Amino acid sequence: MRKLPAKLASRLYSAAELIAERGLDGTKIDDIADATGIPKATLYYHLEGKNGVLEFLLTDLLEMISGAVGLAMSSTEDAQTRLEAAVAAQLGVMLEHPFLCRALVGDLGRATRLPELAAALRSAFFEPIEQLLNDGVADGSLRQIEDPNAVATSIFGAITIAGLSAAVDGPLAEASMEATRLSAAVCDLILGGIASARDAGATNRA
Amino acid sequence: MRKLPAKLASRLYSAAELIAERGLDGTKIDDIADATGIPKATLYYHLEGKNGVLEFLLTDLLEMISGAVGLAMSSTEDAQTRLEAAVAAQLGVMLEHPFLCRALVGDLGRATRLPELAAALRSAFFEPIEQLLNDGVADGSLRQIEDPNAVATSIFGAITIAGLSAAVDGPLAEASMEATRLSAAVCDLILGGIASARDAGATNRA
DNA sequence: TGCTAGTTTGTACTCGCAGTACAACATAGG
DNA sequence: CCTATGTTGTACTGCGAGTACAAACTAGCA
Repeated sequence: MRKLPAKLASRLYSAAELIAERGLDGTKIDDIADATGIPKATLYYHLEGKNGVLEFLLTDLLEMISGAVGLAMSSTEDAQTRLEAAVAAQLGVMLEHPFLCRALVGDLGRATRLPELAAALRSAFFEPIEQLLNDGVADGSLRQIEDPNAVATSIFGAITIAGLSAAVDGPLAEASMEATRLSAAVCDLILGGIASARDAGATNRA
Repeated sequence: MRKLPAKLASRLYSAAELIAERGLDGTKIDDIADATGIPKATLYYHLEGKNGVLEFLLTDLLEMISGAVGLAMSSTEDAQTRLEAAVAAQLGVMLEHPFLCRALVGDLGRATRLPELAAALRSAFFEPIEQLLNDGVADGSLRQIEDPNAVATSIFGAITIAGLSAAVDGPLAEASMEATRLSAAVCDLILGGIASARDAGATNRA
C-alpha cells in the first residue's frame, strides 16, 4: 500500500479541490474517482478508502512544509533571521497549495485522529518553532520568554491561521508575492509586538 | 425549530464530549440519543439532524465567547488593557468548555460550511480584535501597523490556537487558573514580541 | 369534561453510499 | 510463456441517516 505510483499520485491532487470545497463527507468516493479519472476499484487497491485519500494528500502537504521549513532553518544566521525564513517558507508552501490547506483545516478533526498525521502535524508546524525559540535565547537574537511552550503554540497559531485564512479567502494569482507580504506582517507581530513604543517593557506584569 | 426547550438544550451538552472525541462522523445519531437520553425521534423533531446538533452546540459556544469578549471590551480603559481583558475572556470561555472547543476545531470544515456559524465565528473571534487594533492606534496604546488585517488575523490565530491546544491537551482541573497563565503568555507575545531588546525596532524591514 | 394543538416517542421503513468480493484483463520481467 | 503484480468493471452487502406515521401525552381553554 505504501508506494503509490507517481502517475496516480499526481492525479489525486485534483481531489483536493473537491475535498476543500465540500469536505470529505460531502465528497463521494465516486466523485473522487470521476474527478481524478482513477477508477474506484483502483483507489481501493492502493489506499484505505476515503481517509486514505485525505491522509495521502495531507501527508504530502506536511512533508512539503516541514521540508521547506527545515531548509530555511538550516542556515548559519542567527535564530531571529532563521525564524523569519521559516515563517516565509511555511507560508510560501501553504499559499502554493491553498486547496490542500483548506482540506486540512476543514477536516482537521479527522486529520488529527489519523495517528501518523497528528505526529506529522507536530513536526511540520510546531517543533521547528520551539527549536528556534531555544536557539534564539542562546544566541541572543530572541529574548527569554516566561512560558516558552505557550508562546511557541501561539506563534504556531499566528503563522498557521494567517496562512489558512489567506488560503481560504481565495486562491491568489500571485502566491509567492502574497506569501512575502503575509510573512512580513506575521514577523512584524511576533518579533516586535503591537504595543506602542511608549508602553514597551510594560508587558511583564503578573 | 428555533426555540429548543431548555431541558433538552442542557442535556444536549453530553453530546459534545462524544463529538469532540470521535468527530461528528464517528458519532451515530443513536449514540447521541443514548448519551443525552433524548430519543432519536425527538432530536429530529427539534433539530435538523446531526448538523443541527453541532450547529446548536457551536452557536452556543460562540455566543458565550462573543458575550464575554464584548463585556471585556466595554470598559473605559485604553485599548491595550481592553485587549488583554478580551484575550483573557476568550481563553476563559474556551477552557471552561474544552469539549465544545474540540468539537468546533474537529469539525471546523463543517462548521464553516454552515452559513450562520461562519458569520458567528467571525463576529466572536475576529471582529473584536480588529476593533481593538483600531482603537489602540487612536488612543496611542498600540502602535500603528502596516498590514492591520493580516496582523489581526495572526493575533486571532495566536489566541485561538493557544486556547484550542490547551483544550485538546486535556481538560484541566483548574480552568480559570490555566486561562490566566495562558493569556499572560499570549499577551506577552502579541504586545511585546519576542525579539531581544537589542534588536527592538529592527523589525520594520520590508 | 371534552376539544384542539403542540409535543414526545417507538417502530418500522427507505435509500444513499462506503467498502468488499471477485473475475477478467493487462503488463512485465525472468 | 508463465507468474507476480497491478488495473478495472460489476455486482453485492451492510451500516446508518433520515423519514413516515401512529399512538400516547400534555396543556390551554371553552
